[in-house]
Amino acid sequence: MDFINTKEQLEIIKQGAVDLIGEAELLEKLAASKKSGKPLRVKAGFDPTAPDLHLGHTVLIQKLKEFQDLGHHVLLLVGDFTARIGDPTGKNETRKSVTTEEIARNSETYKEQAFKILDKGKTEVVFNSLWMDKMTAAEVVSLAAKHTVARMLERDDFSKRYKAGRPIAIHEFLYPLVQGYDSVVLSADVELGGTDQLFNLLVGRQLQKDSGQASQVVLTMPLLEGTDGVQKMSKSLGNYIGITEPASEIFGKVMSISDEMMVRYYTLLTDTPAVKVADIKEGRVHPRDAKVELAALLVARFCGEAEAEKAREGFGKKPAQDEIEEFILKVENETIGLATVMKDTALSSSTSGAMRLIEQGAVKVDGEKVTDKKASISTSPASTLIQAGKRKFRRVSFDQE
RNA sequence: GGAGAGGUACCCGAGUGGCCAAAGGGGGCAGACUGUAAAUCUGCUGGCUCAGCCUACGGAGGUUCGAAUCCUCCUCUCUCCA
Repeated sequence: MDFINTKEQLEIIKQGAVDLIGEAELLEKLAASKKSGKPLRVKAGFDPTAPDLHLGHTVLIQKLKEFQDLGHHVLLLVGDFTARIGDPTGKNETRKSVTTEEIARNSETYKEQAFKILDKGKTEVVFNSLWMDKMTAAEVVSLAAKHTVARMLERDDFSKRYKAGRPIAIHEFLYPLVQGYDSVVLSADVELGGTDQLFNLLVGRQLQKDSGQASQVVLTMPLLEGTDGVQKMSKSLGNYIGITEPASEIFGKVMSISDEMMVRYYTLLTDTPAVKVADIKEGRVHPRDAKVELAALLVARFCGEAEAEKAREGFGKKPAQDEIEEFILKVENETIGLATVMKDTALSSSTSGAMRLIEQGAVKVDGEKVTDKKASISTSPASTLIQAGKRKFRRVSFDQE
């Protein structure tokens, strides 16, 4: 394996990253690997509790891919052991403990998605239950003895919760230790994680040192903000772009991010060269065109080139006649309340909501704007086209009883 | 085991007897504008057979003409003490 210059490697590795702990060590490792021709072992863990992956998850994967392009070896660690134990305190809602089957399924989904970006040949998937399941209680206790409560409380998330009087379950203290222990077992040279993982990654360094290994270099990537541009992307916040969503959805959602976010998405989710990203940031490229390109790029990655092209063309157009959802409603009378029809065709979740939309001038029937919230429409025409907002259409036909 | 604090709409969070379908913020939706579904501004944001009615402030009862607000019990969460 031929490696490029270590300095250049470092530049690429650092791009978009937040923390790089052990930069000097990394240079040494890179140099040693170049000399020996042995790739670095780059570890990243993932939690198989979320069945749906979104763009936020791919920030890490993208960085792993960059390591692979530099010739290194990726260890994709599935935290199946930890997932089974569950996280009962989990911030807002009690997280259901995940069954073994769910974990297996989620792991598959994850792999499938990850390999849309990663090079299969340079990736090794490992499950931490492999060694964690075999640990005896005594071994667990001795692992726990390697860290103190005071140091655990240094973790930002723990200290905040502690000060705020929010609960911290004992086993949560074990998570960082288990994660760190994984690094020992795998002899990781580098571990990647989100910025929220910094503490855990550092525990790995300490544990490796304790067991006589060279400490892993720690690299953290930012948590990607969601489509709102403020909070981190997460399914529960509803500001996510799922990578299994339909092409047109992904395209549309990407188009709806702010210009500022677009630059961030470019840096964190694509391997677009820094110079080009700068052009976009400085406005030397028309923001709309840049955004279209970004959207197409991402759709192509998850749905393929053909879908990307289709999404690009379809964007902004009214849905084609045959793409409008059709509904057939059973009716008894000659007329029916418009709001009721809207509810029945899922244009609104309630009749009250439908009436609000009508009052706001968002509703058109066969192209004619309707503003009377109590309007009724005739049930005799073969079909009626109802539009709510700019992009939602329904074709409704009525079946007289 | 003891003492205390708290549980309000999608989320955060005000509200201590009527003016409360409940301030404010966030999110969401819509309208205008545009470069686009960006930015900005404005409006809406419990349900229904919609000028009315019904359901709602952790749960169940009670006091009262009237309760998110007062009382009792239950339940869940947190803190402190042992």
